[in-house]
Amino acid sequence: MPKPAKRPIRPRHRVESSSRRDEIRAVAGRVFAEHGFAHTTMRQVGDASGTGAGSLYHHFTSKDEILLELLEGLQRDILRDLKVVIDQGRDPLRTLTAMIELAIRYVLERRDESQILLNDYPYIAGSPAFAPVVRATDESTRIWLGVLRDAAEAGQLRDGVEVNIAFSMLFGSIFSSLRFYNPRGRIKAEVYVEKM
Amino acid sequence: MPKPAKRPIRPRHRVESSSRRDEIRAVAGRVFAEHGFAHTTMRQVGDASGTGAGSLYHHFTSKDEILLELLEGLQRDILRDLKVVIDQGRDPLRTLTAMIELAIRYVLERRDESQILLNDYPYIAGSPAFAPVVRATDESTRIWLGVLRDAAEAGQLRDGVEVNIAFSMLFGSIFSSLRFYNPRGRIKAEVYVEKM
DNA sequence: GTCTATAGATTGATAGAC
DNA sequence: GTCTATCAATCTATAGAC
Repeated sequence: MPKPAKRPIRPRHRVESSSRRDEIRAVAGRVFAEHGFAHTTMRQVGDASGTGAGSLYHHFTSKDEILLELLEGLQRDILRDLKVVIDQGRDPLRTLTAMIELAIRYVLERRDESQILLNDYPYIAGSPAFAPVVRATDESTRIWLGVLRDAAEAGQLRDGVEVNIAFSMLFGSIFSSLRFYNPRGRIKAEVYVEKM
Repeated sequence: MPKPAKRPIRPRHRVESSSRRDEIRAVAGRVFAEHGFAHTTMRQVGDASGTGAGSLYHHFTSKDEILLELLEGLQRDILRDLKVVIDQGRDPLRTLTAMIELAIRYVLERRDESQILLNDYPYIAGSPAFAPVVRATDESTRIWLGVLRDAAEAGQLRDGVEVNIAFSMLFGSIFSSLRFYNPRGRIKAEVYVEKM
């Protein structure tokens, strides 16, 4: 089957660049998410991209490079949007709610990258090549914990809530939708936020 | 370094059986959980077990067999305990609370197996050899959803709660402790249950 | 029950033709 | 930019000595 014309949202200028590269990366992300990074072969990625395995190395220097770009892309965007939310300077609880909505949107809209980050984290954390990814994850965590702490100090959280545990449960809840959420549901996001 | 004398809790009779086999399986579980199943080589398992890679095949016929036994063991125990809780016939909310406590205990006490099930699920679900594991997971899910439904019908849950989403968040919360819980914390379990 | 050596298969990555 | 062929490394699993 011919590629489903996955045109970028904002073509503006820059229709050039390496659209083929982007496409291969996205396809690889889908396969990585489905079978797990380690169990995915470059042949599978090639097949899914409609090209030979060897041809992939014209675009990427290694399998790890594809993974790295996928994860860095996700985290770059998350951190950018996260800072926008923070900088609006609303009270902690409102900020927190906005952050939760943001996180849910990311997990659902960028399912593949999120799933890879979740499932293959042991490998990522253990490989020096992915240090930037781990650092970005840590920075995200720091931001979340900071807002949670602010909300707790402002008395906007239930009494006796421990921020580390709250954060853990929050993220667990959000990420779990990857496993259990069948992309047919409707309201989802609203229900999630309501829970908080 | 010599092995740290990981004696079984209840030696009773049955000091025989295949304690070496059990030990290797447990060690493999630790390594699988830490590095991910696919990225773990039999050589690593051998090293961690204090034996050569080839010797492992005197105890197990394949790498997959070790994984299968780890997961089946976990789920057999979970389902057994789950049914005990159910059969006590308490009202849905109490049953649910007991199930949550049970799940938390399992995740914390059998960290390795839980982590493997979480991280390598894409591979497990995709390989026919692990069909029993998938079936057991489905059965667990069915039980959880049933109790949640009962609780909802009995008006013991907050209004408008969708059981599928509640289940997803519940499990996400519980499993997330694997990633964020540093085995130094104290109260943990109580705080978790309190949240429900 | 563990060792060493190695078979057999797969994989990530390279090279050169087109 | 893709193809085919292939290398080199690695891994699971086997075989036989001890």
